[in-house]
Amino acid sequence: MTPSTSRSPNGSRGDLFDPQCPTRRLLDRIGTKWTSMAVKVLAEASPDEVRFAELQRRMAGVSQKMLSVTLQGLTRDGLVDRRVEATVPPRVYYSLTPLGLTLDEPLAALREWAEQHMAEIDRANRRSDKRTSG
Amino acid sequence: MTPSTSRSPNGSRGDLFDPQCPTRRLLDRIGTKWTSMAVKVLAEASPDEVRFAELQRRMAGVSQKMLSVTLQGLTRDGLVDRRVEATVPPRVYYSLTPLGLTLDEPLAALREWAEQHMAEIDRANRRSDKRTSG
DNA sequence: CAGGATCCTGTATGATACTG
DNA sequence: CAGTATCATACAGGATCCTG
Repeated sequence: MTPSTSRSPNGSRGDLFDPQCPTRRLLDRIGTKWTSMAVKVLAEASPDEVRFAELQRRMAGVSQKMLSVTLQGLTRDGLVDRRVEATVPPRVYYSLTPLGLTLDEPLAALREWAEQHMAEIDRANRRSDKRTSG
Repeated sequence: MTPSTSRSPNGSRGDLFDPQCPTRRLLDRIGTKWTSMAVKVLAEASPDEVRFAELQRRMAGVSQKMLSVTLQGLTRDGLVDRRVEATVPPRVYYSLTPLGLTLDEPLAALREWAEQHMAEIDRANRRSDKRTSG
């Protein structure tokens, strides 16, 4: 990140062209591989339901490390709540905070767009492929 | 996300996380550094207005190479239209396709969320920092 | 069970130089 | 003007082993 070394000379409102702009930073977050999937899974679960291993099961393909890193990032951002039951062995429950729940709304819009239009994007890609290879 | 499809295009490698998931692929796209910014700039411009150099000016910090790569990706996906005027020197105009315009809607929702809630995320981060360093 | 520590790799990004 | 080609690099992501 941090494309430029100096601050934007104009405006400096939360503008997309400012390296510090909120949208840039939000996209950096949800653009990481597992973040949006975690948000979705947590949004669809009840707060007392999902522990670490269960989350890993529901997020097919995620490694232990990346699940940990993802959840730490979300927790740091105040989007996810981490609740530890001090038992042996320990149980750690993850859930969305109210803030995290509000993030799921625009993400859901994005998911919906993806499901509705990805086939069209695939067609466009195939057209481009034909042009290139043919 | 959409764990339904279990088809493997290559016939093997069953442990790959669903490569067909539309949301995953969409996020891979808009998660790249300059894509969403390009979409926003193009969404706010008129089709006959924006050429390569102008686009680079409006997207502060983008390199020639990455702007080219970004636009090629968007064009391949059918989200951006590339129109060449065969003059000397050439003029190349970029604009969103109708499909690209529809993508700007959920992206705008994301931008709005970012502007409304990024300050709260910053506060959450500072709280975590205090806990860690203190 | 729920992670932390380490090592390694692919790839997105960037700087620079060149071209039709 | 609108790109390509080449080289270099930082970092996200993953595999594996270790621990309270």
